[in-house]
Amino acid sequence: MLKGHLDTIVLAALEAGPAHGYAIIESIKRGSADMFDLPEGTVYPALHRLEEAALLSSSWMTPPGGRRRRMYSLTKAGTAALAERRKVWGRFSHAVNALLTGGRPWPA
Amino acid sequence: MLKGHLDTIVLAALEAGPAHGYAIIESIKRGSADMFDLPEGTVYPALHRLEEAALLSSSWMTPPGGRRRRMYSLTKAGTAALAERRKVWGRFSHAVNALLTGGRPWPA
DNA sequence: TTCCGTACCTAGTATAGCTAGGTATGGAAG
DNA sequence: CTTCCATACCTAGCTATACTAGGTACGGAA
Repeated sequence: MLKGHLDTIVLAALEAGPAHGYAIIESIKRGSADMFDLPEGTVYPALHRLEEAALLSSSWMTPPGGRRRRMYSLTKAGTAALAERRKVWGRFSHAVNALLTGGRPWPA
Repeated sequence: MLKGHLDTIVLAALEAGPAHGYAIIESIKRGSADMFDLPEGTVYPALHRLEEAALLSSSWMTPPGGRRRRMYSLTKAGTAALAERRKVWGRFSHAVNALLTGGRPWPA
């Protein structure tokens, strides 16, 4: 399980500019040093969810001599949501780190 | 949603020594600066799951002039699992951080 | 005696993410 | 030329997690 932060990651992947689903999967894989090799069955529904929530918008493109792709871009609300989710992630990871390191000096 | 890291957190809470469910909840709340105020309906089933998986063992105790409590402690397997999960968390959070900071200089 | 804090429990629900399937095209390999 | 792989999209259905919303019960204070 990718632990509820999938949406955050997908939004972040689109921050640099519009992309289509397949490319997003690869970009996440690369950007995480292969830690997150997300199945399509995870990412496509997430994209649909995010579009439904108006955080993304999409349009079909057909590059010359290529297959049709659905290009996604962040909406204004999506950009705002990303900023918010980044903060949430910061607080979340900080809290987990605190709990995992107890009060103790420093774990291996 | 506490995002799949609940078990890790609960195991970590027991690292310092045995405790009962209610105390675990409070310890997690304190240790996370109130970020994780977990409902009992989340924690008790998790404790049962972890005991079922033999990562915890429990026994009923009745402190003098007090109510009965179920005390949980880490088993050997539980200690090992915690070490493993700590590593997983490290890799996971590192990867998410990488994705959220893109390649860009540094986010606010 | 009533209520709050401690202390435990579970049935049912929502949903996230995965599995496992499906469709289709372009290009390379044979 | 046909077969296969990589690209590119999709969905139904499963499972597990975490939550909601209830319930029980005791000790002590008001």
